[in-house]
Amino acid sequence: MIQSLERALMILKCFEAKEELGVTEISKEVALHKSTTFNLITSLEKLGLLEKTKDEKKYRLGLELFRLGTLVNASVRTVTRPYLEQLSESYLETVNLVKRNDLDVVYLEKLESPHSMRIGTKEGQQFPLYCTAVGKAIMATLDDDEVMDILDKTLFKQYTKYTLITKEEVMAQIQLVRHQGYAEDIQEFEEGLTCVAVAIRNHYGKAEYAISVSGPSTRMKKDFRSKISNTLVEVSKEISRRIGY
Amino acid sequence: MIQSLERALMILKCFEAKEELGVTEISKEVALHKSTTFNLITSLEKLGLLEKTKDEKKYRLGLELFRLGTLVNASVRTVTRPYLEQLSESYLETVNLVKRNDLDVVYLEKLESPHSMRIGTKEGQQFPLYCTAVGKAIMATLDDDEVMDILDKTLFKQYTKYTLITKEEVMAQIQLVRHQGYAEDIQEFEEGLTCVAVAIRNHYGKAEYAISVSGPSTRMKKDFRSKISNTLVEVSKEISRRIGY
DNA sequence: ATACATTGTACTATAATATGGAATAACTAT
DNA sequence: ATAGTTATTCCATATTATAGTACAATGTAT
Repeated sequence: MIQSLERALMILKCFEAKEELGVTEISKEVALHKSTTFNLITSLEKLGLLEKTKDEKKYRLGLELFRLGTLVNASVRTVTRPYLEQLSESYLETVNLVKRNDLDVVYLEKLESPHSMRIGTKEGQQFPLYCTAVGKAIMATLDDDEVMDILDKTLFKQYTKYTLITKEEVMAQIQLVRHQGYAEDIQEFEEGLTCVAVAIRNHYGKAEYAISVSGPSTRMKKDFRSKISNTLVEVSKEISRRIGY
Repeated sequence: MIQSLERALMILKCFEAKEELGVTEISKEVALHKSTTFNLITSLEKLGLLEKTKDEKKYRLGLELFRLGTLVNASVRTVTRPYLEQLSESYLETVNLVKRNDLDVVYLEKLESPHSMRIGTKEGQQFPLYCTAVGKAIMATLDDDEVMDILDKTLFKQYTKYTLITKEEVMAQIQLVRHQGYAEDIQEFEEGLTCVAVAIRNHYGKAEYAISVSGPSTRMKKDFRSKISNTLVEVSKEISRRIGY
């Protein structure tokens, strides 16, 4: 493991918590000598991964990082986009594309509902597999031992009174998802938020990605969810095919 | 300048051209020894900046890069977003937020027109200052010598028959933009594409950002553009204020 | 107005690190 | 079966990043 690279990334990650930081501030945060930190920061700036603020006193994340970020999984996102737009138009709720990241899912693409009642998540944010519809949809495509592996490593947290917080409960849900062909999250992660999801399978049958439709539980009644899940299953097949799996 | 960092970024940039690459392929591209490249790649993978493809044979950009990318200029994008949505609803054309990057502008945020006739640009792409409305809007807020600096370094290219390809022509346009308070690009960059833009000023009066409305020249007639520019000027003031300039 | 912190930045010797050579192992293609 | 790829490991060496010290430029408190 290249030390300076690891340290450089530690520095970049400091900006998750705060948008602008100075040299000393960063050096304390990453527990490195001020001059080492300064050296790393200067290099990061020359490379465009950091930039100085207009007053020259602090640093923030640079455009090069943004540009590289837009290239990540570009083809999957491009292929999926029109289907998400179609789903958004059909159901007028928020639609998402996520990718598994170890024990979590990361939101890759998101089209907000045109309704005023919005959902707070943004692209780049991540949430646990076990308490999201997308997460359960992805896990359902894996082998039982892989799922157990995940759940063994998972730190369960009772987000709402509906959150499943034991391996057994989640495992039972996974079975249901496999049977149904789609997953639901009815207020398991956030009170009043309901979500329907399907996995996008690769040619091993496993899923790295999933798509979902989410909205306030008041609108996401059973028959509406049923319509959505039917469409999602079809769309998932289409996307899987298009991605070349 | 930390060598391994510089080299690591060279490797990441290889993925601008191709989404998936192997070790040897990359080592040739960056002109480094295969084992050095391997070492760098392995570290990048452990850090989540690269990931192995499912078949374990190639590498692609990793989720960590995506996550960091979403944090770049987050506050500006968050503040601007609702205004862009409002503009999109009002005029039903594509709206953009860009940031200056040396001689170019980078698209930070983009809401596609609901019309079927779409514009090909995506977030993260960059285009020259001199032949875009957003670029001219930004330059118009700078001092004359700063603009000359930019134009001296610029390599002009005749994208269309309307493209301005001399410093003098562009300078004259800049004067017009300053007088009008907004900038236009009428098929200067792409045949049939017209764009109206205003700069977002910081508290030095200079602009790092700009917003624009763009659409097919057939729809972007003079009186329509005039309506748009009036709104843009107002919106720009609002955003500048909200950003805290 | 003066002294005291605290900031960012420059320089340098040293030790630790990344480097690239050589060699091997795992695949592909012929 | 064989040759030519590929990815990967190991290791000695020299280069490189490191952290200590020092300083200058701010900002803050007295």
